[in-house]
Amino acid sequence: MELAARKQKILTAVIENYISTGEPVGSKTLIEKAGLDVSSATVRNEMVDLTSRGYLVQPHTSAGRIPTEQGYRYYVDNVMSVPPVSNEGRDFIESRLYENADSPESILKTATDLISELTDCTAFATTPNGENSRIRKISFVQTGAHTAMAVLIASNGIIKTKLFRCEFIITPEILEIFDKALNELCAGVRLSSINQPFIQSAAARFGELSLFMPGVLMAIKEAALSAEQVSVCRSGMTKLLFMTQINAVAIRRLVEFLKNDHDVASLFERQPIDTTITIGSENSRVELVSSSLVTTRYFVDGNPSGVLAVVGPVRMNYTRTISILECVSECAGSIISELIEI
Amino acid sequence: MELAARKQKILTAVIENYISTGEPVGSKTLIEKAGLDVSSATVRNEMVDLTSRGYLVQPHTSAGRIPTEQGYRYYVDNVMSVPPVSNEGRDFIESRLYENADSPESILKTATDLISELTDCTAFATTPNGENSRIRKISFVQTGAHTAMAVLIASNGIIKTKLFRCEFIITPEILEIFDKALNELCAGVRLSSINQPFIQSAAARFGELSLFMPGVLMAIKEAALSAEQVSVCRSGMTKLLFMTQINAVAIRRLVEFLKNDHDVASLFERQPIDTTITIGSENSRVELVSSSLVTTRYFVDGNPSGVLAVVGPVRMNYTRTISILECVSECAGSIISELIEI
DNA sequence: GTTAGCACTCGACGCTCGAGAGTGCTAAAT
DNA sequence: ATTTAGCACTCTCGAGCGTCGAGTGCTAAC
Repeated sequence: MELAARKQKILTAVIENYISTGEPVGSKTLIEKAGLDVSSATVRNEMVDLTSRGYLVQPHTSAGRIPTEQGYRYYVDNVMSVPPVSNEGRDFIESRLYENADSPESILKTATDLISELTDCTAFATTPNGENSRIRKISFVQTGAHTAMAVLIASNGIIKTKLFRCEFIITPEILEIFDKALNELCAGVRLSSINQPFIQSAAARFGELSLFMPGVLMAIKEAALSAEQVSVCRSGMTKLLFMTQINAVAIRRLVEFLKNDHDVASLFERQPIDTTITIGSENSRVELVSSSLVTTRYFVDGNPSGVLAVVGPVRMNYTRTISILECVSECAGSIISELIEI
Repeated sequence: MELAARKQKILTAVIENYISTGEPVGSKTLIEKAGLDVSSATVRNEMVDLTSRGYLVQPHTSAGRIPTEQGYRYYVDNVMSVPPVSNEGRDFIESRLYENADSPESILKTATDLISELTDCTAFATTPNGENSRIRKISFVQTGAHTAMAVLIASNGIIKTKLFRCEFIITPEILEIFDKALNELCAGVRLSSINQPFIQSAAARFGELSLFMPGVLMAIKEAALSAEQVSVCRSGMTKLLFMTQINAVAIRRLVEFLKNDHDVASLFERQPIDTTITIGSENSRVELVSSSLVTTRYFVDGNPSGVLAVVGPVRMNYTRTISILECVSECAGSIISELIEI
């Protein structure tokens, strides 16, 4: 439902003031900040109405008003306009991402660092889902007399390296054999199929050669597993320190939840493609009921891929957060696409 | 200076009680806990003496005693005995480290996770110093039509991968040429020598071939730079939340300091080989004056290498911290040595 | 050197009270 | 019908104060 212009103006002013100061907003302050040309009594009458309709609350009788979740929701849906990041801002984000383009995962790590830094909230990223990915190629690099590195390239662009050790002396010829045998065996195979039975039947098939194989087969299995699993990057967890509006026990629970890769990944897995704002108790997870969550998906090769997300106080600066999140998402997506191009 | 047996017993009991409860310890509690066969008045007399000698303080007149830094120092130097980690504990640590042995850095990351988890403090690790390291080998793995991964192996065991992109289509032959040219150029060269002038003169030397080289040369330069620089792993930064004995501003400053790779690396760089305990204001950095720092070096191939460290409250459990830190250090050092064996 | 006894100190806790901020209501003005 | 001035009201916050209890230091006796 649309609010009358003046009510909306007052609601907006309360929200923007409360976001920046954290203090309940009174009628007098409001006249200054919203540039209203009426008396404080009129504003108070309007606020009574906004309160009875559920957009505002008073922490106590003699305090100003603060927005309810419904108030934020109205603001987010009907009022807020998200300005794009400035050109300098975008250049800054792009160059920081390019500097750290060692791998898709390092780009995502840098993305979370940037988002956390620029929004002053906690940022998250998930790697592309590897459920339906297949092995594109396996390569080997010798690193020592008894050690080598397996490099697994998956069809979703994820690249995993894994060191392994053999009892015998590794030679280029042996790596050549590994390369040939394993690419024949694994190329085009789903990551999820590279499990213990697969490895065992492979070992059986290689016959006497399999004596040389246990280390490398384990390495491939583990690399495939970690390429398949969604992994979670985090940055700015310590910012949760400063969420003084929540009590210490709730913060602790929140931190424990956000530290758990599995929980975070399964929460994000369900998020849609578009930027989504979930305010306070709109969150399904109890740990998040005093926080807001903003998520978006980055695109790799034109397809929606992993998630970038921000967790912060309900009174976070939504416009700023969204513009930064979307800018980082676009830049990171395009750099990753460029980097993993077939 | 050695204290009389009973004084030492009382001091020890105060410290161990205070470490576990965080409450000032009174004379009555002390009789129970220390198993002393004297009256509370006698204990009080002894405590007056320990206080006047600077080992204990009273937060206020009618409170029990808490240890001073000098008290902790005496305890650490003269009383404390560090029991080795149990066999099961060591097995647990070893298996967790082996599971995550993708690279030397992932072992160190896992080491900090373990230390933080087991000590309930914040844990740090630095990678081996690359100052005097040289390039042992450079390899290439094709990842796409226009992209490839450079793998740089340094003499200190550090392995860095870096993706790069070329405008032209990459073929195995081109990577072969890169491999030959760059190993000829770089093998045995100090990491610190791979700088912009080096790259430029290299490009000049390759003549017309150099047109194909900018991407790969940049990748090598950046890989060498990051292999040379000491990088810092952290775990359990959110535990700093619970250091309630310090005020919020000081915690914030501490967090800012500990988040800065350069500051942390240069602090640890100076640490000796042996396990070192630095209590409160013994720390040279102001940010650390309300915390204690425990550091040790892990050994790679028999040589002291990077640092493992714990930052926690002055009233941390030193014996437990040290035994865990040393156990993880030994395990991580030997696994890294195994993994990077030439 | 040790102990019982005792007066003393000081923080924690709870209570009251005044100041100040901001309200809701009423009645008059537009 | 809307807006406004005026005013009584409510509630938080902080200061000030007394009580309670833990734990002390001192003294005199053992």
